Amino acid sequence: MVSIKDVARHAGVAISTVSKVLNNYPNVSEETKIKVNKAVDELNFVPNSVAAALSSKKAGRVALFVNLNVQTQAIDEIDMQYIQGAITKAMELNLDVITLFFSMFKDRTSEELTRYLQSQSITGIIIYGLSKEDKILHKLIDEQKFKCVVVDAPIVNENTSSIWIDNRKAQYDVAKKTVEENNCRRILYIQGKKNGYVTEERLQGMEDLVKEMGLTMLVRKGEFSELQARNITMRYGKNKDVVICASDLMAIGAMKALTEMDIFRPVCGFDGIVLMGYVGKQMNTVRQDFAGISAKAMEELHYLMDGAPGRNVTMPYTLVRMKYMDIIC
Amino acid sequence: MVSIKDVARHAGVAISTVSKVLNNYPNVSEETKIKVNKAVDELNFVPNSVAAALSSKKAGRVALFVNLNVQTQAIDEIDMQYIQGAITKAMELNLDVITLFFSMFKDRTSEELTRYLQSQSITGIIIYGLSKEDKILHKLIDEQKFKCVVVDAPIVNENTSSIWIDNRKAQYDVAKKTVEENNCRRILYIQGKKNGYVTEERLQGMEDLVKEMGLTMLVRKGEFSELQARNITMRYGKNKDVVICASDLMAIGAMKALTEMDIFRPVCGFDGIVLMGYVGKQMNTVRQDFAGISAKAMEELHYLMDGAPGRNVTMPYTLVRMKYMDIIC
DNA sequence: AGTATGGTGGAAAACGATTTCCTTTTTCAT
DNA sequence: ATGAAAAAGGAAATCGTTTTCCACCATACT
Repeated sequence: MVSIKDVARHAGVAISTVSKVLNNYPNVSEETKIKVNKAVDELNFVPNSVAAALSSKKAGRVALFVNLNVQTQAIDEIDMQYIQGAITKAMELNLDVITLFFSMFKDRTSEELTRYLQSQSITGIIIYGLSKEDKILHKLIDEQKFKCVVVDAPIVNENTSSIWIDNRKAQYDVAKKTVEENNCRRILYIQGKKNGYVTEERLQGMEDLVKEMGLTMLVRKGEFSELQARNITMRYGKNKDVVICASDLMAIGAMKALTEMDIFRPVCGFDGIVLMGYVGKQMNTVRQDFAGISAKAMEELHYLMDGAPGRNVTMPYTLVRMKYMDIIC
Repeated sequence: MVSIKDVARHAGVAISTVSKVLNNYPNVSEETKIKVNKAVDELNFVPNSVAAALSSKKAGRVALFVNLNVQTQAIDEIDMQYIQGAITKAMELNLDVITLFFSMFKDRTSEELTRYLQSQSITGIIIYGLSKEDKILHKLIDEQKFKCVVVDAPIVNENTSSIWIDNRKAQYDVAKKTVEENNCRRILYIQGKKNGYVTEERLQGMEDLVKEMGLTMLVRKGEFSELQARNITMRYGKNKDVVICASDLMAIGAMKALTEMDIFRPVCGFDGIVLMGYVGKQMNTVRQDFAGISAKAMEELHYLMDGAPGRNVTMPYTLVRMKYMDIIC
């Protein structure tokens, strides 16, 4: 393997000079830069990122914390898009990524987790789908030993940025559209996870709408579960005009219930997962660009690792009407 | 961060001795081992895997090559289960994993890919869903510069193991079951990707069955595409008794076509993806334990990295009848 | 006693970068 | 022409391991 040493020799300069050129440090003449770059090209030199990570705490390795299946039981593409978006962007930015799952650290303490991350020379992490109950990760964030970006939770400190869509407005928008299209007055709203950060935001959005339009609303907790949403709809759906759900999967559950009861009510979802195209009904939902959000998260992490302070980033969303796709039903 | 140096000092021995204890090398007395382990515990020492990877080519970093979406356009959970199975097992085995996507290296040469992997100190790779057309990865495998496990393709050499289910037998089994249940004689078989390794195996299985039972079979290429399967079924399905598909997603396409034509024919799939539970019909399919297969792949890679020669591993599968899950339709 | 033998433990050289100084050279104002 | 300041480049320490090789000591065998 060709190393920085070979490049230095080939270019007739010192190792440290090569390193300076590679990292765009000042105090290198234009002439030397050209010499070094020529040598780099001729030898097809690629810097060893492991060595870089070892010698410098800055050269970044980042860990992705994915909360597998919690929201939708592995039948959606959300996690995959998160991973893909993050990794692709990381490659652009020359960052090293390792992927971890919440479940791997279930019975570990936060100290153990910290040590593990340090033993991997990890200096930055991205957390997807953090629950309020997850003490370990909250502690990790609070201690600020790592640069951190939290996706879908509003946590910001000097070393932590957060990124999400405006859930409150998105829920308001999609619900308003559905209510107006169907002239509804009595809403059944099925919430997500009790301790999810997005749950509260979305509820706020609903309350905004109810207040503004003078509607009535019954709120029930569906825990992002298809089955629970079905049961709730069975029980309360009949004398409501519309069922609004905080996730597509729960919307599917609601649809099932309505079909079983043989009544029609408009249903409204949230997320825009591909599965929706397969259940054979139309509904309004909020489409999030998960890969894009994740790529942006990686970018934000990069800023943090460069010394920028934590901040809040809001990403755009779009309202869509999932199409009936000629699926068998 | 506490390093091996601290442990050595604390235990009153040399650094090299600590390393020997940690790696279970011989020529260390029981007494010393105990001293060292005590120090390790007391200091909560966790070895830095980055440093280990730098100094030893043996200490393993492995890369996962995931062929995103090719087969089923991101609506199934297969890739996610692959990743999860591999990473979880890697953690057990103390291996470092980075995840990569085929698409990231689309316009790169195999030399560039090799250099990239070496620059990451990667010594082992797992490849999922290799196509016969992928020259770059085939070259990578042939050159044997890395230890490699290929999932779903029968490639074995001194440094390469392969792992898959017995696709020939699985296709035979599931087709036979379907044919017997419905008393069919004329089969429409929709194949997968032209250049997929599993495609040939599964076709063999079908030919075995046709020969054994004296059936007739029309074979068409569906490229694992739902739409193509639909079109093929529209065109040829009418005067056949059954539509057998090399993937669940194509089976869904076939079902759509049959519904559109308003005729009934049994359909049979392959993979057992969760989505099948949402389309509202029953059918036979072959369930693969993707996470388990991937974990096994990681294990095999570990053997290879320990110096074992490449070999072929066959994993079990099960026939299932995907249930109608009270889904709206 | 003198010499193999073999089990133990340590010193030091890698691995491939980054980074801190320090020396040399250049520039420029006086 | 002179001296000070700034720019350029290099030597060497460092990061935390692994691994090779060497030194030591005890035992055993002539």
